[in-house]
Amino acid sequence: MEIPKAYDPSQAEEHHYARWEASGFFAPEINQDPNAEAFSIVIPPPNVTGTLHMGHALQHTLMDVLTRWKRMLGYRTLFLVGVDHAGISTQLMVTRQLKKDEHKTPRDIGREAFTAKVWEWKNKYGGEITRQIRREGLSVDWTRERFTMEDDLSRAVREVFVRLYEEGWIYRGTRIVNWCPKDKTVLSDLEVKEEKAKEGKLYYLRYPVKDGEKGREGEGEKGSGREDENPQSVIRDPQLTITVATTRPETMLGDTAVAVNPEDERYKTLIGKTIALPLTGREIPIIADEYVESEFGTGAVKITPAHDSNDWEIGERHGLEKLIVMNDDATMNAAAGEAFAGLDRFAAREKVVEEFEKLGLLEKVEDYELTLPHCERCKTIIEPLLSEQWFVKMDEMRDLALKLMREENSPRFFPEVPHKKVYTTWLENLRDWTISRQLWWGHQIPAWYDADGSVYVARTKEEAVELAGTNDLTQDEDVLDTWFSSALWPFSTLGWTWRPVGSRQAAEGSSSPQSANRQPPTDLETFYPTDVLVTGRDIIFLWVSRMVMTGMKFMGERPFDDVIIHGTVLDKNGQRMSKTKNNGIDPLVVFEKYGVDATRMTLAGSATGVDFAWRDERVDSFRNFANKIWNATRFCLMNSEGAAVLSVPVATGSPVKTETTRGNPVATASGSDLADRWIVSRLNKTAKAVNRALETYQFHEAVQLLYHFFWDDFCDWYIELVKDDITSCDTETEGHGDAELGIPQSAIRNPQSDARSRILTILEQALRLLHPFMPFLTEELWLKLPGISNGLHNAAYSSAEKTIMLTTFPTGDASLIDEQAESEMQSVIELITKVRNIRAEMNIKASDSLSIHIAADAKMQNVFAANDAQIKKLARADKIVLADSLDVPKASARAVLTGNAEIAVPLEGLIDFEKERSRLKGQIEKLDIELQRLNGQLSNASFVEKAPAEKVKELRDRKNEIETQISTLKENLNALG
RNA sequence: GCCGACUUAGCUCAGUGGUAGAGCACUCGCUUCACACGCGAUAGGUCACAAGUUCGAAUCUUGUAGUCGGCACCA
Repeated sequence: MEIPKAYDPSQAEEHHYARWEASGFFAPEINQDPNAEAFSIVIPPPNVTGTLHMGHALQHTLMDVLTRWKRMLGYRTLFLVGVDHAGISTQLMVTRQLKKDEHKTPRDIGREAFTAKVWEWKNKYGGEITRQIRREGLSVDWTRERFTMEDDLSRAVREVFVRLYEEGWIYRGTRIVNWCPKDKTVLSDLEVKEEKAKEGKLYYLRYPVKDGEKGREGEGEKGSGREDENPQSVIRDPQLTITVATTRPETMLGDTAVAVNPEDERYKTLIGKTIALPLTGREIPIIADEYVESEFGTGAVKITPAHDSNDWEIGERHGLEKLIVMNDDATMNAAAGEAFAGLDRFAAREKVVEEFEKLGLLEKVEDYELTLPHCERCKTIIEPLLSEQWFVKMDEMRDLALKLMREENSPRFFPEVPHKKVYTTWLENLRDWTISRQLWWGHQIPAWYDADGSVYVARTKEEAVELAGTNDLTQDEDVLDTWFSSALWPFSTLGWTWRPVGSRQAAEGSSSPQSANRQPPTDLETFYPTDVLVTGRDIIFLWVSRMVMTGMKFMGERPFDDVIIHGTVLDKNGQRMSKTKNNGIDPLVVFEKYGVDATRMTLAGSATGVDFAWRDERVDSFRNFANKIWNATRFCLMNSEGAAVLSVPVATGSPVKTETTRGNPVATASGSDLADRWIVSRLNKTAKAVNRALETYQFHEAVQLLYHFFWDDFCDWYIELVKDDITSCDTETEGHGDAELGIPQSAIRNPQSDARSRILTILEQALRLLHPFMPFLTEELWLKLPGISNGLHNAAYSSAEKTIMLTTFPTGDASLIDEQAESEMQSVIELITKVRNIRAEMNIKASDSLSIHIAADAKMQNVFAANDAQIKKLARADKIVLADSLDVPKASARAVLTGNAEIAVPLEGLIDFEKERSRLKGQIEKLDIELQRLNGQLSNASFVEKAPAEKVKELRDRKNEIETQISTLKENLNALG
């Protein structure tokens, strides 16, 4: 078989995905086991306008690893995919396009034409993200792909809206909301980001008190204590004024009161008086409210109920007028007065300040650090505005989520710290959710108004007509917040309300002949609740919390058990990636350069929940790893004649020594006995550890385990140890082994094919373990292995076309973990490493052979004797002398091994005594440092007394070991003279 | 203002009461018939700082400094 020397990812990534998808491997129906447990994940639906970024790639990789792993374990697996209509961003994108192509605004063409345009756009460009998801290799079920704006999901949205309205959990009301003057829509609190203002100012404005000259008796005496530190302008002015401090002078045009703290002695006498509000000709009262902090500013606050949420609350308490002085584009309106109408809010601010200055009422302007709310999307400064909107009342919703957390610790966050606390705290302080948006792209609010303005909330217009008793209805113009539909995602996608129970449609995937009589369970029954949600921390509030609430409310059950919060991928300088900084790393470019599998390994290899700086070098090492796997397989395939992957009787993966059939080549293994037992033990240990790691979502742990098992154990040691057994020419007499051990030649197979089958079988198991992380490479290689078939599949998939993705995932068999083999192998490895060290330090050429003298106890001698050939090969020695004690010339390099064994390599004529001395000294020094620490600990009476006896014994044993080694090395050193 | 996370080898990061780990980079050697995207052998760290708990702390507690994040307030 001709196989290229280097792995070319693009070649493997080209064709497997299409076959997997076409063969229905991704659909749960591929699972033929009626008793299979379900496993489900829903994808956080990416925006239809979106393109793949590293955050997606990370999140998607983790979900796919879990899905592929569970599928291989035999679960009925659904990884549900879909996209989100992304109200604002999609509308903006299409608006931009419209302007560019036709120089028109949405208003020019009207609502209907505009939404048609968006659908057109969606159909044309919306597929980009789904193509990219395929490129990533995600094993999602495309037959169940969903879109938040499709009919079925829209129906679920209306259903939820109506039910919540009927229960009074959704209401329409007039509140101060976050208004984006550019996008001209209201936003929820979560779509507003606070940012430091570049140059904040605090303006001190004097408001004349009406009849002020007469209204100040007593004020001076009582406030005298404070006057020195904070001289009040009210005292000195001929006309009595009260000074208010504000960062937004333009809003004074909408002031309807000035408030002071009721306990503030300075102002007590002014309470109840009125102010002649400059520039407006209006008179407003001075009121007392606890909200005002006397210490802050001047202790007097201008109140603008229509343009500030705190002021609004004060306004409510005192029955103040709520005067709106701005338009929806943040220009001043007629109510602001003729001089200001039409001015932008910032121009109006300047003008107000100018006018105050002219009137001598501007006391001072101070620099002031403040943060301002910005529109998350367009960065425009948000205007708090009084507006009538739809809200979801959060009291009961919040309690559903809090109760679930308190009573069942659900959902479980991974990592739990800090997310559990952040989530809970947020819930506890939750305010009502503004759900209406002044957009056209989205779910139009299912509320209709009659001529009188009475509202009828209904699932359909027909229903509304029935309620209203008239046909003359207009539907609410607004649409719902995109997150409203996202909140229903885990159950709306599975058929909630739109797919009747027991009528699972036949169109989807399965061709399996189900019994005609039995009603199969619906998707909703099978897959809800989902098992785990994987997402970023930025949408814990926006999305996770709301899914929990709606899930509890409408399904009566949590939407998922676990929530994995992954970290953020930062650029190489540790900065967040952003469009404005243009420091994003395009996953598709990385795929192109290193391959999808290497990228997936890199992403999965970062610790769960921890941010990490992206480094191409990291992918490099996994690209190299992929190449290593490729070449290890290439090597096995080059030496695979007469061999085949063995179908392992134990599902958990135990290719060797299973005592099944007598003819089983694995069971009759000879020759490389220790190496075989060792690699099987390592394989099973690794499999166990990988499963354990995945169960707790320690993806990076699994990646490390697999990397080291494959590279270190399998490639560096196992392949090298058995190389001679599998590469010797077929025609030659087979090497050491069977003849000596008396295995009859008649035993059908020859030892070489057996060895070849063994390594192929180990390799095949390793590929299975790697598959969830590296799907393309492992499939590409697996299909090339001799002897593979769908007979290796998990029983649930036995009739499916052969693929590694349906084989059984090795879980590790404890009975095949062989500690003795591992420790014996450790001795062999130590021996070889020490000899190699001598060779390297003494500059012995690779081509120069040497002999190794070993003094060891009988047990270890046996181990070395049994692996004589491998030791010779890997240490490049031509002779091994085993004895109870060393008898070698002075001109030898020496070393000690664990277990009181010693080795010496005679180097007649090659030895550099000075070098050997320093080499030995170096080793002694290292051991001595450890010995001193051990002595320190063991001479500490309280340690010996209080530490567990086991621990003390461990240290004593280690101390003895080191002492022996040191004394041996010292003897050797002295012997050198 | 409140809450939280992080600070470990040159770099990027694991580890989390009992002898400090990986990958990359560095040093030395190797055209060893799977792989130079390789093989072999080294070197490199008072685990931010200080105090405490403990027989024992990188790991637990408290404090300090630096970095980053979330939330709230902002007249």
